[in-house]
Amino acid sequence: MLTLSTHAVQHSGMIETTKARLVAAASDLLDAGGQGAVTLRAVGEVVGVSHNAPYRHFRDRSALLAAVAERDFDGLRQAFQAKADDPRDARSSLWGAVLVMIAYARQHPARYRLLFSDPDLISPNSASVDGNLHVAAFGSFQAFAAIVRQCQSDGSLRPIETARLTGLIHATLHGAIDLELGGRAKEAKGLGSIEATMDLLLDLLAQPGA
Amino acid sequence: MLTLSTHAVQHSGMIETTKARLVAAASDLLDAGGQGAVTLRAVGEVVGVSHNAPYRHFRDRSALLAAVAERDFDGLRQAFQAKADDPRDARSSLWGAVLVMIAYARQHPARYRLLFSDPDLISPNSASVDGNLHVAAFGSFQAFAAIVRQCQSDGSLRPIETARLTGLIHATLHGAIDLELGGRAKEAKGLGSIEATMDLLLDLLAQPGA
DNA sequence: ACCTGAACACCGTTCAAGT
DNA sequence: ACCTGAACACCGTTCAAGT
Repeated sequence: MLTLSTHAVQHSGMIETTKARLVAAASDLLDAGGQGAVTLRAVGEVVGVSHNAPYRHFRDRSALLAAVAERDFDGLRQAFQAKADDPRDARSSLWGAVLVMIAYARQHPARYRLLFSDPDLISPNSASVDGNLHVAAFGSFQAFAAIVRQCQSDGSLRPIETARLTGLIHATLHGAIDLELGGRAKEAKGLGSIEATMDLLLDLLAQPGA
Repeated sequence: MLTLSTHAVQHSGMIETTKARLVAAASDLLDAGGQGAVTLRAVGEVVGVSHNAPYRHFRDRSALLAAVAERDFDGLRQAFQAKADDPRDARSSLWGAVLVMIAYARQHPARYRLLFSDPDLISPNSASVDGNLHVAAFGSFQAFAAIVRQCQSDGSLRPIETARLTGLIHATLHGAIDLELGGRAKEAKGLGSIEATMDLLLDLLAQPGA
């Protein structure tokens, strides 16, 4: 599951602009065959346009990928915010957000790596042009950080400086995910699944008194 | 620093086989321009051979990259083992090993990502042919794990199951490094440097009594 | 405003030869 | 055993047109 419900109103008129269809095609190709499969020729063929039609909508290939990333960052933010409203305690929200991230990474590994690992996504190219990407990325991070803060005022996480605490949780989660996606988890057996690693960390971060 | 002293005996006769020069050229190109710059044509030009000469020494491009990775894994293992013999306590060894990893990642980002992130390095291709890569990768991990075990018998790290504990430290270290290399650390400011994140984690992992 | 076809420079890889 | 040159299929990107 976790389709990261984009496509909010799309299925009503079934119109869907060409630009949106290009983004959807790139996203699907990413899932099917990774970065190497996202070729402008393949994207064009899926949508039914020529291989250089995307240039009418995006500056270049990396700008198209940035649009895919922006869409997913928004989806993650929504999913995190939904978890923040968990009827149970804040700790359940945090664990839920962690599971959202793990599920997204396992179901869309190439897309996960695009959002959280690819060095070309952020720095040199379309990033400055498309500031929306940064806004979306920051938004999803903020939604995650809000849950951490919730846990702290809740008393279920230690009163460390929130930014540093969020940084630690985020780094561990990303590291465990990236190692598994890269096939580095099987290297040393008994290293533990992503869930086991996060469970251990969150135990350590619990209030000593609780 | 941290040249990961390979080239053990190489500078004596200055002979250096073509195969070794191809690996060195690929490694340099990786540093200079990332994965995209490691083109068989560029590698050949640096060494002074034709663009398909590498095929006489490696099955394909990814096998050449695997050779680069194997060499670096060996270098990291040596560096970790050197830290294990730190005259001070085991905790200094661990922190030293962490700093080795951080320095290696910052000085050779593309090579770090090749070793610890690239999904194509391990799974489908030359990996099965070149079992040496797995041996080297496992060796460097084992050297790191040995230091963690040292800290536990030393009493400076909690008596959690060693594999899980090593997994947590390794995941956090990799995650913090990968986020910085990918430019994701600046996204949310105040998130803390790699060193700050590792310092926080190791504090949490210290014996409550100590 | 949006799209197409041809063309360019660049890849990894293969193959028939050369020594 | 090791290397070369030509060739193939495939890229991203550009450009002159077309509607």
